Order: sequence, then structure tokens, then C-alpha cells
Amino acid sequence: MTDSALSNESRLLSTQLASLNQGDPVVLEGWLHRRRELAAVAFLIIRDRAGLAQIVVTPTEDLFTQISEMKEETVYRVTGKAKPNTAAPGGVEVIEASFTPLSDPAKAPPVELWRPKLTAGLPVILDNAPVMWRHPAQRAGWELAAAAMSGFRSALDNHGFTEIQTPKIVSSATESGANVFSVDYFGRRAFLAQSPQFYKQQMVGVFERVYEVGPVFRAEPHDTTRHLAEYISLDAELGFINDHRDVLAVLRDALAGMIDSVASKAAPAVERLKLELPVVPAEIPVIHFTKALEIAGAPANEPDLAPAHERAIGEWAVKEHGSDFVAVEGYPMAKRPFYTHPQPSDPRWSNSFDILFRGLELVTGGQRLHRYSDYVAAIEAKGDSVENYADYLQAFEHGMPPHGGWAIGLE
RNA sequence: GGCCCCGUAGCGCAGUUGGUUAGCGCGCCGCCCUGUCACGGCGGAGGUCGCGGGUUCGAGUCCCGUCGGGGUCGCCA
Repeated sequence: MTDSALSNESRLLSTQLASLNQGDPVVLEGWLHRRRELAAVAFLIIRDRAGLAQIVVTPTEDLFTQISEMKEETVYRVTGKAKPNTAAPGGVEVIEASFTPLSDPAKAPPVELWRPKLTAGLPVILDNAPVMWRHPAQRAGWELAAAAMSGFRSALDNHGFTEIQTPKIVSSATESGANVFSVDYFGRRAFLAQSPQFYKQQMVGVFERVYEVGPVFRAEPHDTTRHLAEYISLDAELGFINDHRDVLAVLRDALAGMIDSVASKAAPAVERLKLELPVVPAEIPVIHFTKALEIAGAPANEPDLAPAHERAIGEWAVKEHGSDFVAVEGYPMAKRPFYTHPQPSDPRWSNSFDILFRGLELVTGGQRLHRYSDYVAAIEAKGDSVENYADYLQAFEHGMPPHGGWAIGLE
């Protein structure tokens, strides 16, 4: 657990202090998180990747007179001796310390990073991001994301998936009306990828089961916080399914894997943010779109679920099934993209679903068309030309199994 | 894009029916305090009140415009 891969093999992490005995030598490296100067004793808090450590300085030490010159966020190497002390956070503190700066004296941060709560608005946080991310509460967000991605990957690895990376600069923006960013590609027009959808389907033709964790780009011109220009999408696609219910079953395991991973790998972050982690039921309750409208009290001819409807359905799921998760299947074909597979019993509806989590849309997925002839019909039905999709359709000309998948926004 | 709200010191905010020198907490600087853990106490510096125009004897405050931010609805493979 030391940084033995580095040349400085004696370095300890702050959290390892607790296991030391009186007088054990200590080498720490980190940021000066906070100084607390009293008349006859001073406390210096060092922050490293693991947490915080307390160094005690007494007036007999030369260091004592230099403390007022030291600036928060300056990086130091600290050497000293361990001293168990019940008054110390973590039970063991460092005494007889000497500090060697590894950076220039740091400029005062725009906000007080040592405060338990970050007292800054979003614009201030974004404008000062490199410093703000150091705050334990901000950092916790990164820890959650890392644990969630790790859980997603291992859950799908266990299900026989292959991780892929698809192009992010693409030649055509054929997919739907979502706005795309255009870029200059050596004098030709290209676009930032809105979705790995086409590529991941093609790769089902190679690996049967694939997933991707990567950025997607949407130039949404709307004044809203519900869209981000760039975000991380957790995409998966799997072949040889019966219908979208098979997709849902694998998705359920992926979600459970993500939450388990957050619980085990990001426990300090969960505690810091005082999060209550949801439980993914063994089977996520599924309702049909028509039933969802009923529950939400919306007219039966409503083409889509509004945010207010989604909230109502979320409450219903907690009450009826004790679940934070609920899947709505059978969205109208008219509202779904052309590659969506219709519901065999009634083609007005689709074999696609959304998963609502506490009343918010969390995942969109479903079964896709897999026959070439169906694609030709679907593309012509929307008044488009098959030639515009020639590259994509090669996959289906050459044999594709029934398949489906989903996309989760990490944020 | 519609509707509502907000831009005042590094950060978070207050500022009465328009009134003379624009305040508070934290940070910053100085002094003090035997163990803190959001340490505490005393003092000090720091602001063209987002920007432009207008009304008025007088605008942080009212009006118009503009830029930026937040909420909500709509839109959204």
C-alpha cells in the first residue's frame, strides 16, 4: 500500500498513520490543507490522495515560527515521527516534523477548501475548476463516477462482453434531429459523435456482446440544465436475444454491479455526500407505456411522458413495488428512432424501454431491427435514402442476430 | 424558445416607500490565545453595486436594453 512503485519507497499515505506505533518514522507527501495556530501549539493538516493527516508543532521547534509564512495548498514532503494520541483525528498524529516544499508557495484559493461544505455557486466552481475539484465534496463526485464505471465494466465483463472504443469524429450526422457539433476535418465537414449507436450495433456482428464507456457530444441550443454538451455515455449492445426483456435483464445486472461497486470502492465518498444508495430489485418492475399514462393520469393518446408524468410513475413504483427503479416498455414507434424494433403483437408500440430512477429517466434501450429488409423499409418510411446509411447497413446485409442494447448517462 | 428568479469585496449573502460615509460572516494582513479539528479574541485593508442608456435634486434600489447565471415547462436517437 505504500508507493513502492515509485523511487520514494518510504512514503506513507495519511490513512496508514493509524497503524503506526509511537516513534515510528513517517514520510508523508501532500497539500497543506489547513493551518491552525494557537499560542503554544500549532496543527498542520496534510491532504493526500487517501485523506488527511495531522502534524503537531510546538513552540520549541524552529518550524513553529515559520508556520505563519506557510500557505494552504502548497505541496510539501513531511518527515517526522508517529505519536498515538486519542485527541488526534484518526488516533495517530505526527510530531517532530520537518517540511520540505515541493511547490512554490500557493496562492490563496478562491474559496476555503478546508471547510466541510463548499460555499460556492456552480459558475464559481466551473471558473475555478482545477482548484475546486480538490475539495473533498467535489472530489467525491469523481470517486463515485470512477467506482460506477468500474462496476459497469466488471459486471459486463462477467457476462461475456467485449469493451470497444468507437470513433468520436464521424463523417455523417444521420441520426435524428439531435443537434451535432460540426468540425473542420482537413477541409472536409465532420461531426462529433452524438452516440456510438451505429458502431456498437456493427460490433455485435463481431463479438455478439459489446460495451463502451465514452464521451458523446450534443449541441443542444436549449436553455436548460437537463442537457450537457458533452457527457459520458455507458453503452451496451448484445445479440441473440428474444426481445427487449433480455436486454433489460442484463441491464439490471449492470446497474446492480455499478451500485455494488460504488458501495465497496467509493464508501468514503458516499459517506461524505451522505448518499443513500438505491437497491436494484432482482427484477425491475416493468409496465407498458399505456399503463404508464394511466398511472400518470395522462390522456391515452399522449405521445410521450412529460417530466411530471415520470415523477408520478416513480412514486407509483415505490408505493406498489418498493422499487426506486421502474421500466416503461412499449413507447410509441413514432417517438422512437428508425432502428427500433416494433412490438410484434401491435406495431404501434415498440420493443423499447426507458428506466426511470426515482422519477427521472436514467436509461433508454430496447430491441433493434436486425433484418436488412426491415431497415430499408424503415428508412424509406421516414422519407430518407438507403444510400445515406450504406456503411451502417453493410452489417445487416451480411447477417445480424436479433439484438438490442441501451445507453446510460453517467452524470 | 415561453414563464419566473438572481448578478453588491476573493467566497457566501443583507441592503426598508429612491436619501447623504453601501453593510454582515468567512477568507486575506497584523496582534493576542497551552490541543485545535468550521479553534477562539481584538484590529486593519479590500467594492466604478454585471454592462449601457433613461427617469429624478438624488439610483445598489425605479424604467428600457444587453450580457451572464439559476429554476420550471416545451423540445430532445
